[in-house]
Amino acid sequence: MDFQDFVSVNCVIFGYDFEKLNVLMLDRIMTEPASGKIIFTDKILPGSHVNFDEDINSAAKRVLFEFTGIDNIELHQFRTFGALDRLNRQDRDVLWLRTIGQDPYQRVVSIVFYSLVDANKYEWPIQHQKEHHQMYNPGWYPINDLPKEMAYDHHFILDEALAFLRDGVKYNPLVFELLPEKFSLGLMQKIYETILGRNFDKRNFRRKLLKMPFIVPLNEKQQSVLHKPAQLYYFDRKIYQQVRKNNYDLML
Amino acid sequence: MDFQDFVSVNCVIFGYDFEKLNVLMLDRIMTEPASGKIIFTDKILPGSHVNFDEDINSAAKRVLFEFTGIDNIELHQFRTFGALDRLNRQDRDVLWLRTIGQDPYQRVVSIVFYSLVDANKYEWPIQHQKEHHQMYNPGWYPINDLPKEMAYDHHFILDEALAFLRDGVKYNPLVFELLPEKFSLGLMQKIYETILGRNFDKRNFRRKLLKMPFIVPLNEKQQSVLHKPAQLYYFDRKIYQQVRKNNYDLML
DNA sequence: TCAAAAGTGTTAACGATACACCCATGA
DNA sequence: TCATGGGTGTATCGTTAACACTTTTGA
Repeated sequence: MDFQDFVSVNCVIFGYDFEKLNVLMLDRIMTEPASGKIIFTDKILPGSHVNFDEDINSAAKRVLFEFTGIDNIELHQFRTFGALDRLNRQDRDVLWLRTIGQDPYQRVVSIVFYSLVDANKYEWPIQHQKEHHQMYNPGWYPINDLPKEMAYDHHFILDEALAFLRDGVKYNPLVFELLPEKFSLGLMQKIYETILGRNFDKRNFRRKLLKMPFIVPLNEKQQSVLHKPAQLYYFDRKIYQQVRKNNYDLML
Repeated sequence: MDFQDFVSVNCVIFGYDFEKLNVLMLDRIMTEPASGKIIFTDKILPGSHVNFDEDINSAAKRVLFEFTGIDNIELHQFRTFGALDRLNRQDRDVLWLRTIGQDPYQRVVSIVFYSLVDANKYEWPIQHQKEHHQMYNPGWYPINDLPKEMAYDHHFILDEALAFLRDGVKYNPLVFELLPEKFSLGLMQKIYETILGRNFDKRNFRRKLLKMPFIVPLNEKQQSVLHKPAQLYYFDRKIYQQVRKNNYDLML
């Protein structure tokens, strides 16, 4: 028994596809060892154990990369889940853990991270995704139509993470991780509307954003769109940091 | 090596004493094993390992009780600290861990909880505090005049927890854990001023609070105070829950 | 009668909301 | 010329912020 056996990380990756909000999940496929016949399948959040010699952040990044090929994104720590029975509430989980050679009654504490990304950037399989993880078949599942069957306490974790995201997105610059370099205010509005599940008045929304000094207009407009081309803006991280240091409020 | 060796909890207990904001810390006293001569002393946050058969919450409560005698308070999970070198950045820590028979290069992830309490309720030693922990000598240390020498990454944890408290106190009903059953608005104002480190205009502050439906006036006033006795109020948890469910904003 | 905190009202500036029409583009 | 999303102004309302004096009590 070693450090790796007791501490794990999970990643809740929210992906916005310019239409709806999704979450990234993998397939968990339980097969009969002899015949290969499928006993059950359900969905599972990317996650794995933390190595002895890595920070928990690095572990989260590594695990996400190994399972999905997603690289170079910001992961934010969200919460740690450590209920006694979190791995053995369902028969499926007990069976699964026994089969992969783990004790279902072993304690595992999981540190959960989350992120918000552009779902369209990732279509699986991603090239450099490690071979043996391809079977996990990463995919986007819409928040409004989630798979019913999930491993362990992952449905609970996901629900909590979603609430956290919805709150966080109002006070933190999370959407800029998702927006392209150059974006229109209309796009930004659509993103907020999707994530928060409510609509904003266009004029009021723009007024508000335009007052934020870190949303800076470019000398550039949209090209070859079949409507009036929109003014493009960028997010100035330096100005944001400064404003944040002094002010400490802001955002919607 | 077992679960207990890898996962720990720490508690950052903020105590308001109606004058200033304090944090609860213990003495860490390193003595020469033979002579008993003191090699160094510094301060440490209450913390210990999580037992195999307890939830992380319960572990935090147990640990706090064992070290300080504090019982029956709300502990809120704050963040998990898992940097590789968090236990061996200072010579003191390495020496200490070796002496108590632990490997300074062992990984330990710590789940940190925090709370806000009335410091005057606790004066040490508390009766039912376990015998062998008395040597840790729990005490309140003012936030504005902290001990310089702290164990491990505890100064860092404390700083982060303080920022978290200051933010959280604006959106969560944390101050009601601290306020007596029946309180005046003047007291509430003093508490917010102390925690946030800035002053409010009395009239504006009261107007704001009085609009909150869960702050309910009693048929009762202060007694035998040497000034005009204040109207007393109580915090109605039920109304609060309901308002929160619908509204999801509020507080200062 | 004094000290100490309680309690109170108004104004001005700002932010939030509600609402409807014209504009530029490519197909 | 049409469909599409971009872009704009104003009025109302509620919230915030600034400000000074009177009241009640016990000592």
